Amino acid sequence: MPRPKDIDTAEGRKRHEEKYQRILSASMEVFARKGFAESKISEIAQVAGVGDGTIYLYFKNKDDLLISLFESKLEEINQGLRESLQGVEGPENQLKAIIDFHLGLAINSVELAALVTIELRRSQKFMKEYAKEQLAEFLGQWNTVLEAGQASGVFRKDFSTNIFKFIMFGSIDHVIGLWVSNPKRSHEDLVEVGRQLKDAMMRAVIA
Amino acid sequence: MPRPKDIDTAEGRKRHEEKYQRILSASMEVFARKGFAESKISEIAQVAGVGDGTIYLYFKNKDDLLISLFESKLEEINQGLRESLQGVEGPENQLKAIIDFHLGLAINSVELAALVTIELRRSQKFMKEYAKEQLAEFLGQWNTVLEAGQASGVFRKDFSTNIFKFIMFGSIDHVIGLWVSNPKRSHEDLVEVGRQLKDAMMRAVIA
Amino acid sequence: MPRPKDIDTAEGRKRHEEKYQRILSASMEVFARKGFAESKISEIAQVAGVGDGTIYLYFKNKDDLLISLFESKLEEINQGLRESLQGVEGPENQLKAIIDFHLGLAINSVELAALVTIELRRSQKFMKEYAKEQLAEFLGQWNTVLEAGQASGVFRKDFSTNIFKFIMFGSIDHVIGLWVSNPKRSHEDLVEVGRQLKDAMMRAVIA
Amino acid sequence: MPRPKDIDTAEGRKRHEEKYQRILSASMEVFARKGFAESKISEIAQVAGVGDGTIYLYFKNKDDLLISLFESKLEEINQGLRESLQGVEGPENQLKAIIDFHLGLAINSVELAALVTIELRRSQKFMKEYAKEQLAEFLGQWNTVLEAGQASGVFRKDFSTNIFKFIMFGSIDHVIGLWVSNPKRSHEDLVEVGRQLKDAMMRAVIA
DNA sequence: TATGAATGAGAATTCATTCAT
DNA sequence: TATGAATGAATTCTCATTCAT
Repeated sequence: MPRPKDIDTAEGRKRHEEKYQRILSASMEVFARKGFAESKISEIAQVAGVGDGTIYLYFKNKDDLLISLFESKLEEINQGLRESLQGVEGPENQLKAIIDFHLGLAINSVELAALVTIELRRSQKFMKEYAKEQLAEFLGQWNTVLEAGQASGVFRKDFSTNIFKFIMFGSIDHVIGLWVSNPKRSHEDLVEVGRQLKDAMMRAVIA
Repeated sequence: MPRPKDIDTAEGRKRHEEKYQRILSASMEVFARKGFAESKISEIAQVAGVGDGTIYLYFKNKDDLLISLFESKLEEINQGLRESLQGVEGPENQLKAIIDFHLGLAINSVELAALVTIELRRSQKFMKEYAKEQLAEFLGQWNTVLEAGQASGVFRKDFSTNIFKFIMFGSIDHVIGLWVSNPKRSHEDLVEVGRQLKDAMMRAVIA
Repeated sequence: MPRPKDIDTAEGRKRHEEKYQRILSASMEVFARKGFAESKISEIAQVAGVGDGTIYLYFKNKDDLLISLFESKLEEINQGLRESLQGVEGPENQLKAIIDFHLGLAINSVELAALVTIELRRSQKFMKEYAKEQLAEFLGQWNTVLEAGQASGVFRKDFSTNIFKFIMFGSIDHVIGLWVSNPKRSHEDLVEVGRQLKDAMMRAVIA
Repeated sequence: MPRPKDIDTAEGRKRHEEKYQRILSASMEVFARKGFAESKISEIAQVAGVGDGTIYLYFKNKDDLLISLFESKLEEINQGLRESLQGVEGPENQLKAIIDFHLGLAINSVELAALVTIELRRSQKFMKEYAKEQLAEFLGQWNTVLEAGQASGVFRKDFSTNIFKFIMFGSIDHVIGLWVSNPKRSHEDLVEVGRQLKDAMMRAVIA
């Protein structure tokens, strides 16, 4: 949500929306490359091709930039996951689709993966105030799938979907984190990891 | 390894060892509470009851403090895990013991768990240069158990122990991270989580 | 060379040039008064009427400030000497003009003299990396005069102009140094010293 | 003048005198190598083979160390010059002997020369409070020779011995300074410089 | 007397944020 | 609205000096 005042004129909106996105995207690049603490506002501004001060027209401060970035990305992600699950039949395939989607995120944008798996945890304030609700929506979709599986009898009923989604998230997140921070990473590695992940998770839940 | 020169006299060693530990333990408290970036050397010094400069007699700089802290803790942890596995019979029980031990760490020291799950990931430099080898020893013990299970036919042979240990680590680590950052956490929660974790992991590997 | 980015706009240049000079001139005052090591950036900033951080927009660090100051002054000096020698006829008069010019520097700016004679020698790095080349240009003009004197037969030929210029520089520099650090110094003193210097140097070189 | 209390027992005196000298000589080495500001008390202590604190039993503080060093060296130098002049006949030869002695100091101890020509000027406090009187005694011997030369009619009478000794000192000191800071220096260079120096100075004063 | 660990004042430098243009 | 120069608070680290042993 861009701040500038001429937001309510048509071009104003477009112009600002574009600059807003440019800053967001520059900050993703820089945060992913350097980490939050080592990222300088002036570098982000330079990458975005705007003045340092301009960033403060669009974001309250450096923290707000990270939060906004994360919110915006999670929005995309939630949307993407929803689309990915559409047309997939059966809890088993849906669970696999979830894992594939998640690994796909990392393949499509190492930066995003690095940001989410590494930088998101940086600040407790963050984890506590933002991550939980934002992830809630994301994980809500997992819950739905798990519950549907239990309801349909495909998945065993004696586990907490609530707990299991974190188990699953943790394992996926961790292997992505390792993959991202491995300079010699290849797509094939991640595909193999995905196979094993899906296998393990499926065996863990299947009735 | 304390730096001061009189380290090789008997009292010197004791005195310095004690101060070294005091600083280490103060830094654990502060890092866990504030996170690395937000921790100030002067606060650590105050908590340790020493002068700011004293810290630099024992540690090269703030980074070295974190590294040393982590190394020292991981040493303890590796030792603890080794002991925990002794006398436990069978791969199944050993795998469960691993999970119990890991969760036990969090129960025994929320600070340590917070440090490891949150702060350790702070810096890429860190993850790459230190965490990997240190964790390698830790995870090596997991490998041993998993391989023994495969060899004995108790665990299925068609999964990579190498990948599976990261799946398992990620899931445990993640639930601990959530538990740690939950102000309303209770032991019972973690016990229940442990039950489900062990159940899920066991189903994932059992032949 | 000011660093700020808007240096290439007309007002930008003027504004920055002015601030750059203000800092340079403040640092001359403070360096001369306290010596380099005892000079604090914050005092220089205060004298210049800028914030501490502003100095770092214009200079890389404290050392760079000293170097830049010296370079800028030596540029002026070289230019001044060149002008002083123009229109002076004959090697004898030119040699005297050199001495007068040098003493004139001290009379016109005790600060500059103090800086050059005392602080310049502070750091070996400095002497080696900067002073030599910068002074080379300065002393090059001396060489020219001495060689012309030898060529014209006015000065004796059996001395090395290269060595003599250092003899001459050393003696002038030293008496200025003493004069500068003498709180009871008067112009008259330096005039008398100049007379004797010119006399001695002339006798030393004349054929 | 060593401080320790058992100074009045025979061995006490000897032991302390020895340690005092060891510290002095260590400080000369370190000051000459690093310069005053960059020299650390603990490095001097290490070179001297004593504890850091021990230095403070013998010297009031770091400044006192430099002052004491300088005083002690100047004492040696004054003594040496006195001896060098003994048995030299005639003001001309004595003046040459002064120059040779001075250059000899540099040849015999580059460290001493570096200390005197470079570090002595470091602090105005020094130059003003100490250098002047200490050098006074040293230069007093020069005065004597110059005055004797004037009295005997060998040197012209129309110059101030007072001023001339500084001219002479400055020139010698400067060429030594250059020689000392030239890593490729050779004895031959200095001999040639000495020849030219003596020639120039002699022509400047001779009747 | 000798030691060297402990101290903490002090200083350079960085960088998020502001604000005049 | 956009800029980027200016700011100064804040923090790490150094090192002369002290003092308990």
